[in-house]
Amino acid sequence: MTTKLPTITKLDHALEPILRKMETRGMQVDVPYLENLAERFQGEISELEQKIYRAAGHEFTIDSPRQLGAVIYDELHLDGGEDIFIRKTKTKQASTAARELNKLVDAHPIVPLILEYREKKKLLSTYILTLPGQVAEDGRIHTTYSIDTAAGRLSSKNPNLQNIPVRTDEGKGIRRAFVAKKGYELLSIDYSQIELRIAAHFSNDPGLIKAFTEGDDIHAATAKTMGVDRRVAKAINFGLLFGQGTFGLAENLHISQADAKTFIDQYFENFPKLHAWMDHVQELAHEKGYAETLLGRKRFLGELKGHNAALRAFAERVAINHPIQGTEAEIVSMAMLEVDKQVPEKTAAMLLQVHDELVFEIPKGTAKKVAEQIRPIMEGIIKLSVPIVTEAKAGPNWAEMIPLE
DNA sequence: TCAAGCTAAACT
DNA sequence: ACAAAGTTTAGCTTGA
Repeated sequence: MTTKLPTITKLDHALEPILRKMETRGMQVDVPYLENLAERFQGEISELEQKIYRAAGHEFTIDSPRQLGAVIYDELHLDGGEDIFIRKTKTKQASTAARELNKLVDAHPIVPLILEYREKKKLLSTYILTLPGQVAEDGRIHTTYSIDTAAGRLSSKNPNLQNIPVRTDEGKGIRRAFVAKKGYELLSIDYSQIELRIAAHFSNDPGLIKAFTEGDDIHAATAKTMGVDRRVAKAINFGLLFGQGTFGLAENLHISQADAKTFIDQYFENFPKLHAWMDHVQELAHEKGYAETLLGRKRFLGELKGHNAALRAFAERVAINHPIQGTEAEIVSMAMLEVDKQVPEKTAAMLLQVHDELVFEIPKGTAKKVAEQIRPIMEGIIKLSVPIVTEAKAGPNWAEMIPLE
């Protein structure tokens, strides 16, 4: 394909009718299954509640961070010991977020109970109980997409179908409720490591390009180049997309800031042009007052000239992230346009876009053939200095999908 | 009683 | 003091 690139205005404009089609089509949801799930979760949550009250010595509103904090930090005096620091919230209270509670899991039996309660309660209230009420007459859920985010990504609301659980087994149980209609199956195709590939392309870093050309596991490849563990390389690869510093990496890997700095220095020694590109976009943002994507979507960053160090640092991270995240959105949008143009609805009905993933409803048994038609469109929509790769999987619902070939 | 702000958590 | 980008949703708290 790689014809001429559209302007962002034209791209956004052309995408609108496709989004409206996707919204109108909707996606089928297995309501009885969710109702059954609801009963199970209700029961498990009630039991957890009782255990938590017993562990605390009294009843309280577990959903209230304030009351929960009082129980954990004031009554039980949990602090995790020596060099454990519990973050404070904006209002100076000790945070009860999962990342903090995780530091206290071994300190008292109430902590793991709370974490389990929180996970189940979130899934129950946000998804299991709510989704059935959002199912229309046609048995399908119709989200609403917008393109008004800072970097040009889509957002989805009423309900948000871009944050349906997937990470845990419990979460996958909810995703399983999203099904294909009778005689059809779901086909999901996602871009593999698209943001890192964009960073490789923009920076033209030979090490990063080599890593992408060599194998299918980018984290292993960068780890090999650096001579560190795969999980370290993976953490840095992700972190760099957000402009993460030593503090963030140290927290993430549970290592000292000094060690984190060593890893980051080592990373940039191996990928010097990536480092240079990051410096370059920051300088450019400073000069021009904005950062921009491949197609020129601008994000204005007046804070770069301000005197507030925290805001300035934030804007500097955005200057790096915006071109990456925004260009990802543009590539996916262009692919959606081209797929819509080339693939008839009866062959593959596009239902969802989840940033780097497209979900289609297709006649049963056609997955292999349809994927062979769509994947080249997605992979060839633009030419970068590294290959663009997609992965396809298919199945009866959004949770139980088998990779194709 | 309602709205706005805060906290937490789900996803990429 | 801050520390990792972008979203939406739910429940609690607080103040009008």
